[in-house]
Amino acid sequence: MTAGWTEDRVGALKKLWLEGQSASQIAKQLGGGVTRNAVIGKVHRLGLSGRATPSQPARAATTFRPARTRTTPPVQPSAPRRIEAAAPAPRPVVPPPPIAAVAELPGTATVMTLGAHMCKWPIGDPSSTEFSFCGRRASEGVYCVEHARVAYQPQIKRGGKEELARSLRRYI
DNA sequence: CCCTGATTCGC
DNA sequence: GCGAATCAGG
Repeated sequence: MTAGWTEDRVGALKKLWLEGQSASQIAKQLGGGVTRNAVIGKVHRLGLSGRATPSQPARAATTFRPARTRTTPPVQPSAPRRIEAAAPAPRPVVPPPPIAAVAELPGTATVMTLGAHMCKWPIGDPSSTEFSFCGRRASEGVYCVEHARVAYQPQIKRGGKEELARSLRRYI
């Protein structure tokens, strides 16, 4: 039995993923012979990668991966399937804490209606029923222009917690 | 060795 | 589109 991704399952996947559940945990909860690889694969296909709520571990994409090369026969020298892979595309590692730090209007998207090209900036408590997403057109990465500015902060001036708190405070 | 997500690529 | 295999890291 191949577990097709029904809307129900996709919805559950989105919910759990954005709640901060790990891929393996989600796979276990979904059951039906779904592996964590399947979950991760689906997450990426949905454009949900780079979630805003990291789990317990801080292990995301810490460093750039040159990607794997299993048994790649030298097909053709000039066959770049992914141009982006060559460039160190700046990706948001961890956005500011969304919980209790969002003083914006409620998002227009819910976990069920959130599309692949909608801003995935979380608004509110993920465990709350009022939890929503910005939902505007995703411009830069998974966020809209406005939120991309926050997520893609080039760097935060070092100076300890005080500086960090001050930096984040500019957006709340 | 446990875990995490990311990516590629055959299907 | 799907996901196993693989990679890279904590």
